[in-house]
Amino acid sequence: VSDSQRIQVAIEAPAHSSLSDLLDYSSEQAVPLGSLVRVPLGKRVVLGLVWGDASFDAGDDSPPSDVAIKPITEALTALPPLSGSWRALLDFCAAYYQRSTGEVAVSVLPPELRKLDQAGLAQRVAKWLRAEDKRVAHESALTPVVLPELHAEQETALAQWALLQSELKNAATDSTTVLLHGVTGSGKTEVYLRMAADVLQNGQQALVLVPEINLTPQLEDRFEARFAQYKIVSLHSGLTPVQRLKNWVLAHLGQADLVLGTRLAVFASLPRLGLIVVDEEHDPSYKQQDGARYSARDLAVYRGHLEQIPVVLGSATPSLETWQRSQEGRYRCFHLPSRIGQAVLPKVRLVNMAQQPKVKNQAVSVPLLHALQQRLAWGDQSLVFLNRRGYAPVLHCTDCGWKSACAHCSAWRVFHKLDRTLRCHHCGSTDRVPRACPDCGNLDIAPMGRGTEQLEEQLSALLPGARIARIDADSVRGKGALQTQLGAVHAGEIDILVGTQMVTKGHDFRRMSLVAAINPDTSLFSSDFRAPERLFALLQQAAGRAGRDAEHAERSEMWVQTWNPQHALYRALHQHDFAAFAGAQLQERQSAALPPFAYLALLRADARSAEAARAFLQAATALAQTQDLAQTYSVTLCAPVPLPVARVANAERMQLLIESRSRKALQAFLARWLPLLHEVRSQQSRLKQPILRWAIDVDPLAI
DNA sequence: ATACGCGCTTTT
DNA sequence: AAAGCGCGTATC
Repeated sequence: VSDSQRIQVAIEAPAHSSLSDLLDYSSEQAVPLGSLVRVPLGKRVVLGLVWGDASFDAGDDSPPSDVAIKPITEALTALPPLSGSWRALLDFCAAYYQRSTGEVAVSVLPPELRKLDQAGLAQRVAKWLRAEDKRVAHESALTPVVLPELHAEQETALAQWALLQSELKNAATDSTTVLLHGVTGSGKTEVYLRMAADVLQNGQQALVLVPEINLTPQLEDRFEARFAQYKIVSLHSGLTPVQRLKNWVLAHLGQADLVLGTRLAVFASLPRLGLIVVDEEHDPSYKQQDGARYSARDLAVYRGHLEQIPVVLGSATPSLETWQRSQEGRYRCFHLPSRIGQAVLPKVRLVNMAQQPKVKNQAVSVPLLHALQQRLAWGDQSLVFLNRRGYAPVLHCTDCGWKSACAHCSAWRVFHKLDRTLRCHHCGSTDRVPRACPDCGNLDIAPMGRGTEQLEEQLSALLPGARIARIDADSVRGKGALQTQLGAVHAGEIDILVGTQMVTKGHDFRRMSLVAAINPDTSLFSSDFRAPERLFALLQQAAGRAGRDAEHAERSEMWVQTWNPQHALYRALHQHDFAAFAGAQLQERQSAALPPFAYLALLRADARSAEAARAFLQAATALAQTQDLAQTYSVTLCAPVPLPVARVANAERMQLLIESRSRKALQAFLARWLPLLHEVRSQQSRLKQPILRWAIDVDPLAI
C-alpha cells in the first residue's frame, strides 16, 4: 500500500483495440473524478480525463501485473473537473454508439486543450477571464429592450412551458422533452427567446443548437440584441482553435450564460444548465457522419433527462421519430399552427410536367416563367431551387456515347461551365473539360441534364433585365461570400435567387413571394425509406421562405414542377398537412418494421474490391449466426449490399443492415459482436484480403 | 491512435 | 550503405 492515489484515466484510444481506453496511473496528490490530466503514454504525453478510482478495484479492467503503473505527468488544475452528469453523458454516448469512452470524451474537448500544459492553460484561463470582466462591466450599462407582443398561440406555448418548469421544480414529472411544432414564420424563435430569458433569470445556463454554422451569425445577433446583460458564446467548428477553447472554457466555468452552437456543442460543459433548445430538430446535420456517429438531437434529449431540465425540439416538419413520440405522449407538444401577423402560408401550385409542351431543354415550364415575370412586374423576389450544382450532371459524346465517368468512383463527373472543369462531387477529382471526345475525337460533346449554373443561364436568357444571383456551395466558396450574397438579396439588389438546398434553410427573405422547386421528383423514388420524409421537410422549408411578411403573404406561392402531381407527398404539401403526411408515413414504417417502430444499425465496409468488402460482411454475419448472437438477441441481419454509389475514391463500399424491435437487444448484440469483428479483420489481413476500414453506424440516417 | 523496431526494398 | 516503407507490437 503506497500513499499515492491510483486512478483510471480515459485516453483517446479506439474501442476494442488492444489498448483499453481506461489506463491506470498513480498520483501523489488527490485528483477528483473528471479532472483533466496529462499522462505519459509510451513515448508521448497525452491529455486524459480522470474517469475512475483504481485504488481498491482490481477487477478485469485493471492492468496485467507485469506493467508498471506510471505517475501522471500533471493535473490541469487551472480548470475545475468535468461534472458527474457530463461524464454520464459521455459514458452513454460511448456505449450507445459503440466507441470507447476515452475516444469520445477527449475528442469532444476543444482540440487546443491537447496542446497546453498546466502552466500554459493557467495563463490562458487567467487572461480571458480578465478580458471578460471588462466586457461585462461595459455592457451592463445598456438600455432594456422592447419585447415584441406575443400572439395567442405563443402565449399558450409559454403557459405550457411555465407548467413544465414548475412540475420539474417539484419533481412532479420526469418527462423533460417538448416538441415545439410550429410552421415557418410562426414565431418559434421568439418562444425560444422567452424560454431562455426565463432560465437565465433563474441564474441557469441555456444551450441552443442549430443545424448549420451558416445559421449561427443571424441567431447570435438576435440573442445578443435581446440578452445584452448576459454573456453569449458560440461553439462550432468554424471558430479558430483559440476562440473555441476560450468559449468552451467560459461555458465550463459558468461564465457564459448562453451557448449557441452546432452539433458538437451538445457536449459543452455547462455547470448550471437549465434548458436545451434544438432548432430544426429534424435536420440531418445533427447526425455526425464519421468517428462516433452520434445524433446531437438524441443526446440532447438524453442529457435533458439526466439533468432533469427541459429540452425543446423545434420544427415545422418534425422527424418521424420525434413526431411519433409526441403522438404517444412521451414528449409534450406545443403547437404554433399559424404565421405571425396576418401572414398566411404560401399557396402550393403543382405543375404537371406531363401536360406541358416540351420546350427544348428548358428547365422552367411556361406557367412558371409567367409567374416569375409577374413577380418581376410587382417588384417581388423569387427563389428558384434545384438541388444540383454545376452546369450539367454529365457530359456525353453524341457520336460514340462516351460519358464523363470518374476514374475513381462509380459516378459521373459534373460539368462546371464557369471554370471549364469536369468535377467529381464524390472524390473531388477535377480536370479541364476536354475539347473533343477522349474516345473518338468527335468535337460535339454535349451536357446532359441540368444544374444550377445552367438554370441561372437559362433564366438570364428568358428574363432579360432581371437581376439574377446564384447561391450554392460553388458560389459561396471563400470566407464571408455567403453573408455578402445574402446581404445583396436582403438589400433588394436581386430579383431572382437560384440555389441549391443551401438557400432553403432559415433565411428570412422579406420580399419573396415565389419559391419554385424545378425538379424534386428524383428523391420520390429513392431506395432510402427516409427520402419522402426529407423531401417533404425540404419543400416545406423552401415554401417557408415565401411570404414572411404580411404584405407579400397574400400573393405568395410555392411552385413544384413534377411528373407525379397526384403523389400523396405532394397532395399533403398542397394542403400544408404535415400530420396527414406523417400519419401515412408512420403507417408504412410500422408495416415494414422500420424506425421509429424498429431500431437499426449499419455495418459498413470499404475495401479495394467489392469481393473483399462482401467477404468481411459475410464473415461478420457468420459470426453472429454461429455464435448464436443473432438468435439470442433477436436481431435480423440483412444481406450485404453495395451503397448507391458503390465506389468512391477507389474504395468499394458495401453495407449490412441490422434490425431489431428492441433498442436494448440491439445494443447488447452490438456490444458482443463488435469485438469479434476486430478478430475477423486481423484474420483477413493475414489472408491478404484486407478491408480498408469498417465502421458501425447506430441509428443510421441514410441507408 | 501513435510510436517505434524489424526486415525488406529502392535509391544514392 | 543510406533512406524508405509495410507490418507487427506495445502503450497503464
